[in-house]
Amino acid sequence: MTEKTSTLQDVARIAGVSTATVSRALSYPGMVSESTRDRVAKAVQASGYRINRTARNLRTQRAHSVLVMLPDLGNPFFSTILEGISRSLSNKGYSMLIASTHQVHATGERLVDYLDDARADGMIILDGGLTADTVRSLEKPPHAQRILFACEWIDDMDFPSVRSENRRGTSTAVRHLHSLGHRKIGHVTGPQDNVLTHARREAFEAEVKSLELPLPPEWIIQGDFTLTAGGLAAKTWLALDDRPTAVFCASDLLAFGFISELSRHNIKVPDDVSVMGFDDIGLAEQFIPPLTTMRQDRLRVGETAANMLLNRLEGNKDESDEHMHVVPVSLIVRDSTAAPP
Amino acid sequence: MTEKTSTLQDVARIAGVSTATVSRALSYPGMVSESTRDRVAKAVQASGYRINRTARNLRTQRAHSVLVMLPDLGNPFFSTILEGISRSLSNKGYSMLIASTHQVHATGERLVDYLDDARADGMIILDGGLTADTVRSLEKPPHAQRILFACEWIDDMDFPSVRSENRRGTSTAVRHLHSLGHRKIGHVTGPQDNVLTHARREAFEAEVKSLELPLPPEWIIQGDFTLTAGGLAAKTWLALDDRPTAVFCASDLLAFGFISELSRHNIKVPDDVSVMGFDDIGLAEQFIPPLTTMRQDRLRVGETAANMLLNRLEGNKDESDEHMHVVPVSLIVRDSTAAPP
DNA sequence: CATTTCTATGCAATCGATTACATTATATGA
DNA sequence: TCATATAATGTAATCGATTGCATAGAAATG
Repeated sequence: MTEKTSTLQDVARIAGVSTATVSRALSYPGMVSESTRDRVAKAVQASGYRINRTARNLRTQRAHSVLVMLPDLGNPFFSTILEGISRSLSNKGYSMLIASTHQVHATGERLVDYLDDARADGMIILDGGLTADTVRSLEKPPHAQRILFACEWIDDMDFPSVRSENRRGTSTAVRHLHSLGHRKIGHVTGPQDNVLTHARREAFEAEVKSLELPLPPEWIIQGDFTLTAGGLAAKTWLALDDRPTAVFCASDLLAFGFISELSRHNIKVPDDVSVMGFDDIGLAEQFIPPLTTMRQDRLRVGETAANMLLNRLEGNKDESDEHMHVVPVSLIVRDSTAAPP
Repeated sequence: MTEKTSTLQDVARIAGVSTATVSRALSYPGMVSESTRDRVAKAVQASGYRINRTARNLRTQRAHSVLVMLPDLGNPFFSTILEGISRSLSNKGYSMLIASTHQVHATGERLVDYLDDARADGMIILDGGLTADTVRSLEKPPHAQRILFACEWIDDMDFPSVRSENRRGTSTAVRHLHSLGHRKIGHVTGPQDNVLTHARREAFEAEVKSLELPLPPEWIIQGDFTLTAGGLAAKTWLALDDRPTAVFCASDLLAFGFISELSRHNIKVPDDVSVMGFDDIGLAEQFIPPLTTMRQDRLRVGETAANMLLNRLEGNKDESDEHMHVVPVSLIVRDSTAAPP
């Protein structure tokens, strides 16, 4: 019935040493003699001592936790990234706090509060669409050093970041379609004002241009990363006089929605049109048809993000101190792409 | 350039009162006179004071945070529940810590450490499959009061819990199929040794029995909540001599996998066989065909879980103090079920 | 007017760790 | 052998809030 957990004092008393010695025995074993090390170890064992992290945090002025900020917790795209972040953090004894942008907004909290009130040492932001106000408060010196963007980022600001190879991924996708024989390639974009949308769209246009393919403006269809938008895009595609024979979607969900809607109209993928996604989420492999897509290594994005942030927080300049880390993407060819009809 | 955030002392100095008064002005405004309340408010404003939660937590012996324990962060099923939990917590000024069972296991941490080392005041566990060791450490008095299970639970133990109506949901599903005219109904289960698997399977058998339908053992196919298992189950179904005309799957993912595999074999849903899921995850509506399923209100499960736990932690006996809260599920009829061929 | 109650505030201890500095014991070197 | 460097430990301040107790002044009571 250990009603109250025991403290350093208890351990010190049992071991017959001072609290300072116990603290050192635990944190810097090399600083104490072997015999006291043993005695302390036994005392810890006997008392079931667990360090009180709150006390440690207060004294050391660290929270030993990192806040992860997402646009929307309900979106499954982020869960694997979280898994990666969580792994790296817990390896180094950090806890992971989670909050969502629109929730913070709703409760009137400011994002920097997490830093200012010592709840978190740093934060990983997965949302490039922060309000201008928020961004302004983040740029200021005491905060800027503690922030890292992952997946998304903010143009014209140089917060450190981890991202996938959006440009190379996009051009790889276009070249894949081209190599299958497609000469009329369309694109369904992400939401307006999103950095990923821009990056992929620009890369798409550049690659199409360099392959000297035609690109009438109506072959670029505005979407927003969701299933629903994919369905709408399919309707737009159906209404075209001159339809692309292949479509590169900016996300897998878009591609799913696109294909689903087409199948309602009895149009077959890949027989009638080839469709590609971006992300390689879990369902892509099981979808009908299994989806050709660009795989983002979300686990690695997460792990890298956490490691980079921790290195900065702990001032490990030695570790390869990049400002922007780009994680490779890879082409996963499945059955949703084929030669044009 | 607020290099260092200011403390209570700073505010006290500016306002010309003691730190005790400042603390009271902020926490119990009614205890101080109006004039000091104003002076303190101005001083807070002027200094940009933010409370240091670590210090407060140490003094008050609370962490003001709750740990949420999931089996696997990568599983999108949980994200909406997290959203719900997070909402309730942040409304009451708590932070949400996240960890996954298999990760805690991997790092050699014990689950109770989070409680013992004062990182969290309580925890919400979404994983009924904890190791016996873990459970044993959780039952002990100082911990048991701080734990709540959501979605899943552990049989024969009476931790407080929030769950969906698994039994009623299952019998509703079976009756839906029955009312369409099906008399041969099969079931694809969740993973072995899972409480939800048992609850739904038992309810399934009971309902089938009460409707006096046949149920040869091979109509119950072992699965595990995943897409892949759904595909395998479809193969099993295909190999049956006498096939059920309707199949109730224990999760939506199972149903997706099941339907996908069937369509590879040119078997149409719902024309050739009706298929139901359980959960109503985001994709269910967009799937082809849109999936008939039992909707779990995951947001509400999450919110309720957080509220119940907080009430217990804060000792609000007054609030309707149930031990087990059951959240209703609802039948969502879409296009994957129809009359038997 | 004297006494009691109430209100608003201050003083200082406290939560449980870490760590600068002081101190003692031991080893090293001349 | 004595001075000095080194190793091991202890003492006590510290992090930044909260809160029990004490107190001064105002208000209420007789």
